Amino acid sequence: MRERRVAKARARKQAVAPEDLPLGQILAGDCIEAMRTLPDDSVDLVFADPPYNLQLGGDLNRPDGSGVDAVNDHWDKFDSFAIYDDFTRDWLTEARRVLKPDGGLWVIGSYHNIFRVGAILQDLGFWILNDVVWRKSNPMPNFKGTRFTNAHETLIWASQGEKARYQFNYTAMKTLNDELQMRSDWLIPICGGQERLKHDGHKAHPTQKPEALIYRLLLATTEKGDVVLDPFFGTGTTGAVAKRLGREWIGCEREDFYRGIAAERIAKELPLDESALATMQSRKAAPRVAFGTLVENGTVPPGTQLFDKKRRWHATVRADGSLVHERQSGSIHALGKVLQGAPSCNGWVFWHMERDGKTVAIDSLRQEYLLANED
Amino acid sequence: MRERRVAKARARKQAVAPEDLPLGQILAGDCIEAMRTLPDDSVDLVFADPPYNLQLGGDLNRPDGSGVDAVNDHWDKFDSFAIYDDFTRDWLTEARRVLKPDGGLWVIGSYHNIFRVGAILQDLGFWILNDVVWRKSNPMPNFKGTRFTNAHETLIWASQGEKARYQFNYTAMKTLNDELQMRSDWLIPICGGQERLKHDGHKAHPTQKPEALIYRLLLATTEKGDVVLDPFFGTGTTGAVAKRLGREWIGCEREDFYRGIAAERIAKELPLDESALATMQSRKAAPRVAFGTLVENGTVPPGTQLFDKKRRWHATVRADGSLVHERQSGSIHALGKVLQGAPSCNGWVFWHMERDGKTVAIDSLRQEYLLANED
DNA sequence: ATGACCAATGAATCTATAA
DNA sequence: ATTATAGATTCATTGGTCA
Repeated sequence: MRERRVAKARARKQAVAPEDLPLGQILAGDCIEAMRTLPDDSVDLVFADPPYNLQLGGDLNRPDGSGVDAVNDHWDKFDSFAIYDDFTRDWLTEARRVLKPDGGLWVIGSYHNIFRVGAILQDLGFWILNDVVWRKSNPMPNFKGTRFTNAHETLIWASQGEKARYQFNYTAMKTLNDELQMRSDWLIPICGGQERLKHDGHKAHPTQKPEALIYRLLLATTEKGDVVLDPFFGTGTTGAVAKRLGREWIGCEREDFYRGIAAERIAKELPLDESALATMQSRKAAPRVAFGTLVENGTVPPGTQLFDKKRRWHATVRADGSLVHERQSGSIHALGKVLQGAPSCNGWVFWHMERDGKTVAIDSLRQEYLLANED
Repeated sequence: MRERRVAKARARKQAVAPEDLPLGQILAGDCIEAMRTLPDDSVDLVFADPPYNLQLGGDLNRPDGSGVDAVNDHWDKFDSFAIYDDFTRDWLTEARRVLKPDGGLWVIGSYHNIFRVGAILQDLGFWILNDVVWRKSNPMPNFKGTRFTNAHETLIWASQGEKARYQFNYTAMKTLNDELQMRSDWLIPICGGQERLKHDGHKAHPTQKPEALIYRLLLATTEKGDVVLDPFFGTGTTGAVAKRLGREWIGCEREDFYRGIAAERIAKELPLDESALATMQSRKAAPRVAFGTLVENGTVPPGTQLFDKKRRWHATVRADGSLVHERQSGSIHALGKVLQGAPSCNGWVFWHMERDGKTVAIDSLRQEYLLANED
């Protein structure tokens, strides 16, 4: 169940007890104020879809707390950038405090705001892991023919810092992408059809994100039971998908209207059952089997000759699970490394043996052992 | 041939006489100093490929043990974000001065630097017209399985200001893209093969850009005879493509070695006649759909039962698009292969599901998805 | 000639754990 | 914090060799 580049245990132990968190709740009011009610180091992931209209007016406040009236355009764009930057720094700072040391952050935006968000989160110490491009399969055309069709949005995925650990479910992503590494460009349709929430025949929210987008990033960077915080909850897509995937969630949303819609939507959502939630596990996460175990139980008896695929090197298995080749000896990894003069070697895939007239990698013997000794 | 959203006449009259510009020359020294020698309002387009400030750690080895030849040049080293920001502000300021009022600016970067560049150019008054994603058809994989494959870079296209006019050859782009509006995501291979400049058997420059990329942006945002300035000239891709397309060019490059290579390269380049312009057509995205896409978007929800045509085997779909059958799990292809004991299996045609009381192959669901989401 | 096979390589912030 | 050891990890393309 572990694919964290992380011993999660320590962070988990320190973690806030679930009963001290408003799980499954949509906090009312300004997201910065709302986040202030949450304890330090308490959520595993933040997903944020902040407003990016730079003339937001009521959505923004000056550093001194006074409101900004953008309808009066005596604000030139430099002022509005500065105000947007302050706003961004404020909510990112609060998100950083609430996030566990090995938690992850996702932010989505367009060219209007994403460069500002990216630079500020770097300044705050977040460490960018990837920028991910959401390629829209059905974007709105550029009606006037004045620019390229704006056919994508950008997501930034970051950890708490350069040395911070983070969750990345590599194998699940690779499986989701037909056995190829998941790339940083994702082709996903915009939210429409049945999925698009309507109110009085009109779209309920102007920027509702597709569930498939949230699905992928939650599957990639959280595990079951993790707590996901969305400071700009809107119609609650994050909550709906989190619930479906067996993740806990907390939302912040200032508009009563959206809170109502989101709560209703999430109530209808059903969690997937256990068996569907399981995902492909990386070998990193498999229980460790020492080579010595296979020697002990007779799968690879002492004295067995091992060799690499091209039979350029060979070695003999000793009773303690070490290998010997002429005067050199060591673990399956160490000897493989020394013989090849390589910087490192995974002995499990390097070494092979004869069995029933066939050449088998010792790694496949380990797989058999694991299957036969599950649980 | 006018498609400028612009009356270009005024700017053109004020323009510096060509004989006062070092057209077709590579200026030596630091690009900021070099640009200072150019008059105000004198070039039509700036294309810049500045250092990315990669901040790489130690060595990286591939799974086969071979090393990755990383960018480790002195020109990519900056002590802090603040110093990188100062450098960026300085060269952008100088570029802004040299650029005509209705000129265009392109900058390319990766997540390491592009957010800083984007925010600073907004601060300086540039107006972003699009961000464009260069999707690499053949990126380097993420060897350690720690992140998403970093499969794209980002370009920013900007005008001198919100009200500034700019050149955009809408029809040329539409033609290049099979009569569909050119989108903001461009699929182009990385620079390799014959195009990649070599020196003593090694790549001459660590970050040579593909000509197709420069070709497209010059074709989109300049017209014949325009002056293109590249402050980070490197191996002179911008000069070579500009010459081919009948545009004038000026380069800045501090390394003697690169200046030599670039000059030699451009000398060999021949201007294209009009009729040949259609040669480097865009490559359309391959219509590849992963099974996981159908799981994400709800076509095949997690928990769905799949079975082969004769219903000899069955399996359950999990959240990451893997299948599980008793103790065995894997992708649609891998599990089909294991269950049948076959050397290979095309899971798309092997697996079926019930829909509306009918049995359908999952391949037909893929076809439907492709039809509904054509690019 | 053709195909099979192998080697090389590209802007990369590229491991986890225990002692 | 540092060090040593176990062990996990790649895609598309080009170009060369050999049957």
